[in-house]
Amino acid sequence: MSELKRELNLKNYCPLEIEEKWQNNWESTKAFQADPKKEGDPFCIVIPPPNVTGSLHMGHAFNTALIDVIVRFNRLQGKNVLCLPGTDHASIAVQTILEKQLNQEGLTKDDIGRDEFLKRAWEWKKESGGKIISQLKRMGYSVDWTRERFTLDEQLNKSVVEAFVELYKKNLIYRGEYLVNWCPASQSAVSDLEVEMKEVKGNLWHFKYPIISEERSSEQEYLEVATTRPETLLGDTALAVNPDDDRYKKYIGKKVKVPFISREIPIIADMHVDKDFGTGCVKVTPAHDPNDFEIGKRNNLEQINIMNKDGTLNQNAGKFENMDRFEARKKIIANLDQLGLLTKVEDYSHTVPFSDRGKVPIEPLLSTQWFLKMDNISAKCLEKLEAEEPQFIPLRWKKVYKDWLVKINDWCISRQLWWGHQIPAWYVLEKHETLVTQNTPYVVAHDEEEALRIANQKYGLDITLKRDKDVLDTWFSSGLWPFSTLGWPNIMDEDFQKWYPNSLLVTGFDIIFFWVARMTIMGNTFTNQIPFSDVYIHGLVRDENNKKMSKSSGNGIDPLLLIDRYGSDALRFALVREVAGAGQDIRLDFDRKNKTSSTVEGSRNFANKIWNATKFALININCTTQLLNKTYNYEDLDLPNKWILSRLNRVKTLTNQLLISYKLGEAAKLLYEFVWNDFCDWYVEFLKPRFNGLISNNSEDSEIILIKVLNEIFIMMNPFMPHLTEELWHVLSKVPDNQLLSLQDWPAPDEKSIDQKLEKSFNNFFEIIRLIRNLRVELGLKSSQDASVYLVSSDSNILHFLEHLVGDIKTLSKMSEVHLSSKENFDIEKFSKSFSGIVGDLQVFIPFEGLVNMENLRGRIQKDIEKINTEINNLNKRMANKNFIEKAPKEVVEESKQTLLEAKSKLEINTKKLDILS
RNA sequence: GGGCGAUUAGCUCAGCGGUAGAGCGCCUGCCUUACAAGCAGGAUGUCCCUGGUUCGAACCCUGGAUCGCCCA
Repeated sequence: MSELKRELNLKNYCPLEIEEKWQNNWESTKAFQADPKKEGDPFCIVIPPPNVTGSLHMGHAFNTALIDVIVRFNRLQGKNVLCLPGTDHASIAVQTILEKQLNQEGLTKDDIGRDEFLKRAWEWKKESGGKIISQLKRMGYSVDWTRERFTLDEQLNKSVVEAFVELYKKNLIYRGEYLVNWCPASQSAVSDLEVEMKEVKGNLWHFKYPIISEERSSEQEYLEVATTRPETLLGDTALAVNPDDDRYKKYIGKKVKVPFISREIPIIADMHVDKDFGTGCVKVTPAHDPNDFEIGKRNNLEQINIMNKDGTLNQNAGKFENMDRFEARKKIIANLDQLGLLTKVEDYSHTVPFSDRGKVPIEPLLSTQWFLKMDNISAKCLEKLEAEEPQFIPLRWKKVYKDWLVKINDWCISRQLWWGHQIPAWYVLEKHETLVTQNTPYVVAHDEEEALRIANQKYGLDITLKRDKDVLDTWFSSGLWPFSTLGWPNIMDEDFQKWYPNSLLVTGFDIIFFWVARMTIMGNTFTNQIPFSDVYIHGLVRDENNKKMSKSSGNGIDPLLLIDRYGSDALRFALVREVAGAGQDIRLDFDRKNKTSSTVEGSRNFANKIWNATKFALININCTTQLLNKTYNYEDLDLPNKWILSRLNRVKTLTNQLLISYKLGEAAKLLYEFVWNDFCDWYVEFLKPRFNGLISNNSEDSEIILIKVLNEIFIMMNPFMPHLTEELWHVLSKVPDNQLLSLQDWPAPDEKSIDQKLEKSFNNFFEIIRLIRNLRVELGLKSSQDASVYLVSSDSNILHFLEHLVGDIKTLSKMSEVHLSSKENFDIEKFSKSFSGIVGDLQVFIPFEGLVNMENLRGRIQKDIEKINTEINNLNKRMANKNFIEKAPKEVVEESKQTLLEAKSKLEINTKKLDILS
């Protein structure tokens, strides 16, 4: 009783209190701990591990909400569910953060050394990772915290090493000197995917190279080129022209002199030079441009590197040595001008590669890196895709995934960083050697011991080993996530046996290349299986101005801010409800000044609605588990009870179908409508007069139905609003805290109680109620004013149906008297002074005797008549169309006919109204 | 240059062959013992344009416009 009182005294729904309570309960009881030995079909999702770079943003909240709805739904369906959480070490991002911190202390990473640096990194991980985990917990995420993983955990590290060694053994990993995307800010190579092309307003500089002539006397000739990066001229090793270009044919084979460094370089012919771009003559810098690199290879050109790793020029740059690349550019232009070699400067918009992380222009740089050969292993994924492995939802993202697999390049997997998985390769040096060069032999092994054994066998005992300093691209370990987290490479691990392949991956479209494709490639290579059967792709969360939320533009919305204000259930429901199912972006409404969101507020109001509906039950009936378990005889139920059961079971069936096919937003909207409109607006209103004795019925039946329907609402809503429903389930039926709604069974829909005809009759009934309320308003009747209504129909079925609901008509439409009459018994003459309307085959009359504002009324009716007239015109046209009558389906023709008849009656009634009023 | 998506009420978006919908906002009236975080009622649309298919198009097909994203 005391608990009941507490609930009654609570005026409003206070989410924070109950959310904390249940989060603690779920965690302390390990409610969502998975057990491979448990019964039920396996269902497994590994969550996309957030980077330990600070805190969660709205995108994570969105992803979390979607995953948790699916996971909780499957758990309620009796599946053996594992939802595995974790975080990602995010090599380059975290290292950038730490180096910034060091900078502020006036230190560099080399000052403190690798060990100390890693110590700091782990401290950072502990702090940021902890924060992220606590944020995920506040979302009510039903993951198995006992299986939480981090990509640098010992077990995952083992997976990474095994994967690397295996790939190496299969000859899929190679090391070599190639042109890579160099990020001077982080001083590391990055992969093609981490490069963002940006349109930049720059210049096209034209300048000329003096041609070296054998004949002393002749006039000096020049060749002119146009370039956006003039500083690279210092690394030029040729000029190239198209072999078919008549302007330049005569120069092929001659030489020019590179300004400032006086190197003599040949003029060569190459098919790939575009005659029409710029001057038709290009400078070739094989060590600093991907196209030139290819030309260089075709023509056996020297590769001269002019740049240091930090973006300054090196000793090959002559007098420009140690100058920053952009500073050097300015100087070189000025100098060329002085020498009279600069011929033209054009404004020019072009795309420049930028480093995603470093936010500076990428420098193509020749360096020794590790690569993963992709063509073969991606081709195998393409084969699987033919059989819809994996299945993409929505389907259109399949194309994006496929395109990437088709035109894939080898993947540069080494990073010149410290934070990450150090590459398991050891260079073999002679005892006195210390320097590793491009040609130093190496061995790849699981550990140093094994490496030494291999090296000794191959190179003798008189050697030392030096481990490669570099770490692997973070996405290398992310690619293993679906199985490294389940114990791989130990394929006998119970988790791996039970839950691999995973059932589903849920992620944003922006990382299909980065992550999804790499997981399928890795998974297929190591387990010969695509790591998940379904991939559900969702969009991004955009801000109130339709801008993508990001840290750099500072328009992110902190999910915790909204959770504190509206509750986690409200935020979850708001995010899920916005999803269209097409993987579209969602826009989250947010008022930055007041820190409010009407979208989330609407969901909070919905939660409050459910809260209050439950309160209604608690006040009116003695809710107990016994009551919940009581049975009823369906045939004895009165119409509203039969109706709500029909609606409930229909909604349950639909919700099931929608959730199985990943239509989460549709399911959320359906439940919202059912709970608010059907249950609260109508069913609860039907119950009120039954509970307070105005309408007599077997009220225990109503009590049983009420508590059962509420319970099923809790279960259906549980995946969306887990805290609220968990709380109300316990409060309503006095369930002890050691049982959990989240672990109950989703009851199968009772198909027998779905009654289409009954639902149709009720829809008609609601129309009648609305019409009466409407007429009351039209007549200006106060709610306390007594009035009578006459319902007239020629259809005895309708009259018979309404007979059962006369009491309800009175209470719902506030009429003091309700009279039913067949059309033939109704003397319409006596009702000339009444307002009337029509619903289907039923006419409604309210005789008015009180005050009525005639003027307003006449205007309004006039307007109605116009509207009806156009409707009748349209329908008449249609009915006069021979083609329509002949070709359209019968029921459509019949329906139109019916509509026309109704419209005509409406017209008649309204015309009559005008008569009455004049 | 190639591909994808969007364009429907003031705003955010559903609907995807059979008489235009929801939430928020707006207007009117209500603190009616579940709920003012609410109840009842109301107003509002060349469904981007253009042809075509069809008895019938917001929906399917042609062509185009505008905005956004991805790839080169």
